[in-house]
Amino acid sequence: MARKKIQIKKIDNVAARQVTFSKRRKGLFKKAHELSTLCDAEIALLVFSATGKLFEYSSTSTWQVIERRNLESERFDRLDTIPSLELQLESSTYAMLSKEVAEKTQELRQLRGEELQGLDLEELKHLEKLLEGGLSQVTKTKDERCMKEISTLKRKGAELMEENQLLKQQMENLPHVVEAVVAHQGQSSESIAHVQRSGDPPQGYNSSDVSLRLG
Amino acid sequence: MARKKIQIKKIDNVAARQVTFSKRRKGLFKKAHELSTLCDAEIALLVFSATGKLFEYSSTSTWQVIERRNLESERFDRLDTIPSLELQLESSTYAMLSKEVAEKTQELRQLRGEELQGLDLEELKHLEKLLEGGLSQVTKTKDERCMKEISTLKRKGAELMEENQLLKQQMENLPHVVEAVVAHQGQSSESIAHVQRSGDPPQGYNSSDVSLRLG
DNA sequence: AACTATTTATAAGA
DNA sequence: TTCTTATAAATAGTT
Repeated sequence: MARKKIQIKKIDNVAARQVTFSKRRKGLFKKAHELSTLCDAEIALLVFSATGKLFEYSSTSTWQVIERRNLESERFDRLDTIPSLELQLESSTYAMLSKEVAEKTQELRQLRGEELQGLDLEELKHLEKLLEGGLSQVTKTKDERCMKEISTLKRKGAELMEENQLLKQQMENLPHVVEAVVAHQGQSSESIAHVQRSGDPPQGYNSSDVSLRLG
Repeated sequence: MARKKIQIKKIDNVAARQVTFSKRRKGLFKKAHELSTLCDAEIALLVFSATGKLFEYSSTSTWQVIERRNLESERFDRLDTIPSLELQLESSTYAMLSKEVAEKTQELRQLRGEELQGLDLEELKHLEKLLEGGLSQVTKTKDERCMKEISTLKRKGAELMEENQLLKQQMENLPHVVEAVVAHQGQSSESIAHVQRSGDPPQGYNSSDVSLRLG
């Protein structure tokens, strides 16, 4: 629906098909989310790409929606038999698990700032505190990670500069070395290589206070 | 998306919500169908309206897509027996539920700022954005709730002051009323009470622009 | 990944 | 509800 109108049929070009898939999948998920929010609908959307990759969206939890559908569409005919203890236990585990999923889903939604209408002032204040705490931790961790990455890069840069300096010196010294070698006797190239390497810096060098300047 | 831009939040007006639900549901189903046709995707879309009615679309069959998802998300460790279809479904549901609980638990912990060591810089940035969004929504909702409570209290206070004024006036008038009653004839206290009440203000009075000052 | 000319979806009004 | 229409949003083809 843009530069040209297209026919709704399989796109032949594979690359174009993948691009369209990404774009439209994003659009579809957005629309699904909007519908669920605007109209208080419970939605599950499963999309398998042509390559077999699964993408899913759900307003609450995919499992919850599927279960609700199953309940909707099936009528248990276990009316005349007493379920075994095993089945009772299974169904209670099942009920517990599904309750847990529902609770956590709700909690996650509230942390994302959705579904707040049912909360009173005290609960909102508590939620705010929780989010402030989480945010400050996350920001702190992120900043630490950032600084660490920066200092690692600086160190590596400094090491590279150091190495470059040495290589340059060795390049300058090369004529003298060759001269000396020639003056004394013919020697193997292996030995020359050894001479060249003798000026390497000790490993483990660590100068994070040395600045790296690029460009 | 038309005459006006709307906010993506629950539509308060029930009729409008239902109209929007119908329109957007149709649009969403169309988009889902287009995606499946254009890009050869397998799609299942389940929508429960706020009133509990189920609408579903699927490019092939909803059941097929759901089953494919179940297979995708779990690795059966079938030992030496082939379980019945019923048990397969049960165990797959169980696995799904446990997985979902585990994922949500982890997500909640990360939103609380715990267990962040496994995340990279990008993930941390995403988490931070999410928390900022949630926090701003929660703070906004809390502040609205606060202001609403304040204005309700002001209104109630204004009403009480109004009532107090009337009562005071009636107190002042009391001697005259008694005088008048005495002047005409002896009457029952019940009738006097009736006279006193005759000056009450109409109920439902609403003057939120009247300020309340306490202390 | 961006951009933008078009097409499509849809909010409000009738 | 259904139709209309002005406007917002999505997106096909391009860069």
